[in-house]
Amino acid sequence: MPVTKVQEEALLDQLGDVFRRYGYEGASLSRLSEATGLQRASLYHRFPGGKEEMARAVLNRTVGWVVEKILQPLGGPGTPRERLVAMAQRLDELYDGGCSSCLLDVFSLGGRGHAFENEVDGSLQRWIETLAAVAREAGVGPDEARRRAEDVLIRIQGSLVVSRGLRDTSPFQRTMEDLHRTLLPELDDA
Amino acid sequence: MPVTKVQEEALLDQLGDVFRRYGYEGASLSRLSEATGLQRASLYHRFPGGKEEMARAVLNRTVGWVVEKILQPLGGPGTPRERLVAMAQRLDELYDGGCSSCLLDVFSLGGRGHAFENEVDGSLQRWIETLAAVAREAGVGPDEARRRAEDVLIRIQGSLVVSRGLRDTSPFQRTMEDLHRTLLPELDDA
DNA sequence: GTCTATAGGAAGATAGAC
DNA sequence: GTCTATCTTCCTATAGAC
Repeated sequence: MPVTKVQEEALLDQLGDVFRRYGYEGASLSRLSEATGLQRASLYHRFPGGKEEMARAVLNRTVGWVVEKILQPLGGPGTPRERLVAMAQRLDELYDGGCSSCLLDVFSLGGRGHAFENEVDGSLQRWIETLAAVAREAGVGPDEARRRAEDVLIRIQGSLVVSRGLRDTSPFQRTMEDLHRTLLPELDDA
Repeated sequence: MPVTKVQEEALLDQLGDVFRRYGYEGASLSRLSEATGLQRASLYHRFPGGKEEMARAVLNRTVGWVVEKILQPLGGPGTPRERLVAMAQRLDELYDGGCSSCLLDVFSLGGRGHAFENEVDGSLQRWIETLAAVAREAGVGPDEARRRAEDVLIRIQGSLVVSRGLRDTSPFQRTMEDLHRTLLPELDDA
């Protein structure tokens, strides 16, 4: 019986859970095998490139999800504020309410020359650029828009790290609630 | 010849570089050995508890540095703004201008039950509480002071992650430059 | 206190039966 | 497509000479 698309996506989700939780180095074949219910050899059948190919598949899938569910809507209909609030809701899904680490964070370890340098860099750049475009659309100058967009990513990543360290998701939750004010404080509802 | 204090501290610095760069799981004995110039067996002579004891020694040393150079000065003389600017300067040292990851970040991977949970949590809590005390001293209410203190840690951690991912330290640099505005925007020099 | 040598096991990866 | 069995490499850790 051929592997359905649903099964394939469930598999990537299970692999992703392990990478997010333990990082790339900590995600051993044993853990990946246990999480998926597949033996090592079965994983190699699906991913001949081994662990790195699994990680890359997980990363591609996640980046695709972000583009579709977050970046494209940011350039879509609705007021800038509405689109930012929608982004925060999607981020809450993506990071499981703050319980899950960001792949861009855990895959950026390993120093210069690590396997995912370009993918991480590119994804962050695209995300920042998309946010900056929203700010510019709302009348913010280009340099300031870029700074604020970086600030949004800084707060997302930082709130995940702090929530993980404190074992308390409230810093993430709070950060999501006023993410829109980080990019566009002038549209405040004060 | 006995090991001098200077040599001991240099050793911890070299070990710390590896842990910060590769994370706990990625910091293999081979890498630790290479970075220190000591053979595996020599490292075990100094740290009978193996890798975990090395990591713990590095973490304790770093936390000690932070307490002495950052947290104590935050409760010391000078205006709140001066003390926050001094903190930012020390952070620039600690994180090598944004090139170095935070141990509290890399040691918080591994999911619930990892080896450094309590140390990471405790260090973050103490840091946040110390910052909140500065905000309260400047007249900020206790709940708001706590929120802003968490925001400071969020920005520190987030700017390190984003700088690492983008391979560009400017997000960290910019964040350090107006860290004081995150805690005390009312003292702004606008 | 540092070294060489090595034990013992877990890591990533492959072969081949079903 | 999944499995058991196996290979090789690397890992953590230890023994014992100097």
